[in-house]
Amino acid sequence: MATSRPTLRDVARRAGVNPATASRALNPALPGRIAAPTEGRVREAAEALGYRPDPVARSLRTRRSGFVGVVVPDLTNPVIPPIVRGIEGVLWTAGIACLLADTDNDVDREAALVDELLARRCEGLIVSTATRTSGTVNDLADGDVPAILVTRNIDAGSLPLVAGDDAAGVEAAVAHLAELGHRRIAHVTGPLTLSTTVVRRDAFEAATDRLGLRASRLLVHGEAFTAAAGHAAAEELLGGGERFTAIVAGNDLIALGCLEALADAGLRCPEDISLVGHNDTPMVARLEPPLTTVAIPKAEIGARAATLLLDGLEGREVASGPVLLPTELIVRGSTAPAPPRS
Amino acid sequence: MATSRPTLRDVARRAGVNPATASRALNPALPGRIAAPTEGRVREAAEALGYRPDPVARSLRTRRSGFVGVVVPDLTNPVIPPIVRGIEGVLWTAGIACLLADTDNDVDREAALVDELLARRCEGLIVSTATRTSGTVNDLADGDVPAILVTRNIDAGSLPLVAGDDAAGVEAAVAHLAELGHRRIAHVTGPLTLSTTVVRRDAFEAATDRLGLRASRLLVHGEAFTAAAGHAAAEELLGGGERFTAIVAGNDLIALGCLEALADAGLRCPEDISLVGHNDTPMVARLEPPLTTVAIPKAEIGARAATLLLDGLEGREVASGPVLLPTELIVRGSTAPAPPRS
DNA sequence: TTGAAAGCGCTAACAA
DNA sequence: TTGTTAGCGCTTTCAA
Repeated sequence: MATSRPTLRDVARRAGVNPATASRALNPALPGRIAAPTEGRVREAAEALGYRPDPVARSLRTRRSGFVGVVVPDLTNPVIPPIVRGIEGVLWTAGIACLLADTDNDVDREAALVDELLARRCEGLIVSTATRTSGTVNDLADGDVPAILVTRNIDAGSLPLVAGDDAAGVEAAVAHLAELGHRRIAHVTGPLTLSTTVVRRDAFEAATDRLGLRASRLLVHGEAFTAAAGHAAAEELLGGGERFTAIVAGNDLIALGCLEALADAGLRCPEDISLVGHNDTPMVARLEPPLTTVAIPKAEIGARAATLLLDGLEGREVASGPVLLPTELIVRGSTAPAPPRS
Repeated sequence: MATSRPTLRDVARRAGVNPATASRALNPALPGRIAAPTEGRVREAAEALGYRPDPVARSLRTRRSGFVGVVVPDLTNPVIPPIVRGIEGVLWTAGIACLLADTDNDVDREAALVDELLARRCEGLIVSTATRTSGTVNDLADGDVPAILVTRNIDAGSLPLVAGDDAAGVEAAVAHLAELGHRRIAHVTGPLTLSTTVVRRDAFEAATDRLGLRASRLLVHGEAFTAAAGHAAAEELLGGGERFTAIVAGNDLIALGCLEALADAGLRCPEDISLVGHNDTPMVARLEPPLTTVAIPKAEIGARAATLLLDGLEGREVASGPVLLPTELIVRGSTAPAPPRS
């Protein structure tokens, strides 16, 4: 049975001072200089009792808390953990704890968790939203807690965003395929509820347009950023009867599902169909075939978002335009010259 | 500028009652039945004002909080997110929010984060510890907050644990290899600071002993549960000059590193060396070769831990012995008959 | 430089 | 059934 923690009162009593004095002694930032010997006595008493300030009481009084909330849509999407890592590294170094919440791509859960975090006086929020139309997230722009978006934007676009330059990545992917002689390139998107899907799709359409390769029948949507959704969408594409020799997938998970669907249909990758993923998620380099993919700088995205948040926390102005970090097309084994038209 | 939230006082004033009455009206569990019309007026007022109770103030008063803390060692280890998912599913259904903390396998960070969570009055804790000797975690057994361990145990063993039956899995792996004719089987462990490493290693030694295949020179340790550590350890093994035809890896990440090291050394898997992983992490089925591995029921481990925690939260006795859920050897392409002795 | 008093928003104990 | 009072542990006036 843990006996209850000592309070500031206990410390003050032991040091023979008023609780307010003890508070000031322990918290040098507070107004009212404290005499060195007094401070010494208080610190000693605190040490002796193993005093730890109660953050709940402190929060109630000060309306601050010393932690920031990080809200993510899906921990099992392998692109997320490395981003979180980037965030945590910067914030931990700055002496700030992160509490994470996973929304499972569910707007209600997102609303509840953001509310929970806010109600607990988190001092800042880094959010990768469940959908681009999230009202909860949009309202953050008017709140009094700094908030930064990562990877996924909202339509209103009123909050700072840090993401990879996906459009450039997709353009590079399409250019790469075109150079390999592909003329019929399909796109299997992620869910339309996400800004990443829209950005990548628009970039895909712009790039294919520019090269005169646009074919609207070769655009199919995945229901989610999962292999299962990619599988289903690829089946739809294959069943559509439209010929194609390459797929640009909405992300690596979708690509994985496409790979399965191709195998199911007796098609080889890359001999029959080339495939490009997005994100360069851990392990895709070791798939069979190794996946060509658009790498986004995951840790840097997280770190940059955390740095921006730190600016906000310290009252500095946060540049509000989106920060797009460079992406890179990593060419591996899943793309090859287009097969000769048989 | 968000104007500050309405307080219970505001609600009470609007409903023409005392704050305490308003509190009781909004919180049916509290003692003191409330007259229906009063309750109606209060609810109406709360609704009209958009009142949301302040969890910080409530926590200060009640020493409860309505959330539980989940502490994980490494979000980028792919075995972790599915477990967290299992936890969240059960808890969310029970109306309890989870706040996650990632310790990066660092005991200091673990201590700080557990303390943070506890200080914020989290009502329960599910922990996958950074090391099996964590004092912070061990102390949880004497605390007044129920705590459940997942996957990783501590030496003291004084807390309930939910994990896969790794020993049975490793035994099955060794038996499988022996049946394939392997006589010289190596083991590349994870870091010795983790209980999972110890359990798997002991099971490996017991199994090889039983079959008369024990060879202590074929045991090497990885520094961490990462591909890089697996790579380094496998190189050490290969450099040791001891002949072997199979490797049982401490987990899938270690196995991935082994695979790379084998390829670097010009050895083929499974033709020259068979390889078994552990955990059946997402995507290992699509590696080249597809990885034979011991599957642990990740979501169930999480769900079961959450269920046990719920027992603890509701004051029921929590069975204290470890709960070991069944594992299964999934045979894929990375294991094959031992090559003939040349 | 320090102490006294008040109060953050809520709920528990006690009275009415 | 409801109101009154007090207090969770801290920090912040204000006064000394």
